[in-house]
Amino acid sequence: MTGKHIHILEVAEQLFAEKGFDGTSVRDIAGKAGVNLAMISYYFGSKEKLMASLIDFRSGYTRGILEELNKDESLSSWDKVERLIDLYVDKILNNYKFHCIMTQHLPTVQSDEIREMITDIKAKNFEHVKKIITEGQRKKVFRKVDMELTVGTVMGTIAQVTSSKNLYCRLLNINKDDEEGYRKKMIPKLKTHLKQMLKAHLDINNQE
Amino acid sequence: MTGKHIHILEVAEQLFAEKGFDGTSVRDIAGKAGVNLAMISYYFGSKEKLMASLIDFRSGYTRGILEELNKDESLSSWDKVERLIDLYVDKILNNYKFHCIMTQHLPTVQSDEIREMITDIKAKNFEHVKKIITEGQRKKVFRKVDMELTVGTVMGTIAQVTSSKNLYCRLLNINKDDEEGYRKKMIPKLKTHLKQMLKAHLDINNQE
DNA sequence: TTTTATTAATTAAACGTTTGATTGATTTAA
DNA sequence: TTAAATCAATCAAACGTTTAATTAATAAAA
Repeated sequence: MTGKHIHILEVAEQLFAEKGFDGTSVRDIAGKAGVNLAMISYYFGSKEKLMASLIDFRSGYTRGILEELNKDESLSSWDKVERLIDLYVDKILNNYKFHCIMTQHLPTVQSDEIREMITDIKAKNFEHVKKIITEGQRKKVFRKVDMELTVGTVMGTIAQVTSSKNLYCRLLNINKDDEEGYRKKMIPKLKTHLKQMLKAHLDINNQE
Repeated sequence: MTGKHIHILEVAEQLFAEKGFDGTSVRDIAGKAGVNLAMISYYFGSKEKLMASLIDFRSGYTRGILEELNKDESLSSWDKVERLIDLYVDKILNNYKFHCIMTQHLPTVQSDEIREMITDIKAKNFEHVKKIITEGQRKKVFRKVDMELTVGTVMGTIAQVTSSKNLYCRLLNINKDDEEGYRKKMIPKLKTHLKQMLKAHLDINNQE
């Protein structure tokens, strides 16, 4: 993977996020990336394989962070939850475009291979979060909760902020083209909200 | 709007949800609906206007439900939250396909008109929910929470269940093609989870 | 070191197919 | 009879991909 490969992937990422996979032509990508049309087939084989390369490229670089978090014996269950939230919010808001592709276009992707790739990544993430919550329950710090949907709530809340960006820009009086301003305002807001909510949701002292 | 119009919209809805707006051709729609290709232009003007018609068609029939809920003076704030959750979960899970289109394809829709349409609907929904929570706070029943993101959590959790259906089918051992089985299992699960979580999140007795 | 052979990278042009939309003829219903 | 509905046929444009030719880079031979 040379720098040129990566440059094409980054351009494709932006276009896919803005216009969708089917809404983006390989000519769009080639044009914006400043490379010849044929280079995309030459480099990646096809448009579909370019997408697979993009997923591979982006999902690779955060791999391992969750493993580390889970291994850390010095952290309390509450600490782990807080760090988890920080991690996810940062990760997703700072990879806004890629996350848009992952969530928005997943159900429309026709390729079984790509769909399985994405589901696998999500399933692996789920297992890590589940481990943290289960440990907290074993330690009698967390109460019994719906495991799948508690994870779904964390993911879904963050996803909502990216997928309904237009709405939140309007509600918070942010210029909808000011990506940086949106991130700056939304990241701490998201972290605070999720921590406050999970604190109430998971606390064993809050009875059913 | 005749029955034939509606039939085409329903077919288009399913295809848009499965393959995306750009991934669906008007020939796909005409073929599956059993009408002549030219009828789509004849009826709706264009593919884009068909999409606008679909949004108008689907978003119309739930309008007014939230207004009613807010007007009901006999309900406590907790009751209203519970009813709100029931309403949203039923509405979205039973209009799974349309909701997929609304959330997944919104950011990729090029037409400003359609984007504004969707954002307007969401903003209106937000105001209704905000009203319920604000009222509960005024009555000293709910604590202070992040208004925008609390609504975002409810919406996001439900959206997550529809957009990551593949993942949840795997986690819950449901055949991923069994739409009905998924709904049957997920609707009560979602309602219980959201109620439990919001109960903890909003309760004024759960201090920061 | 220079020349030659081989591979890799890049290009413009063209491929066949599909796209959204429209036409003008034909059928149906009022 | 007249207007609306439906049809097959057609359009130009855009699509993803491939081609054949050319340039740049590398390796082998002199």
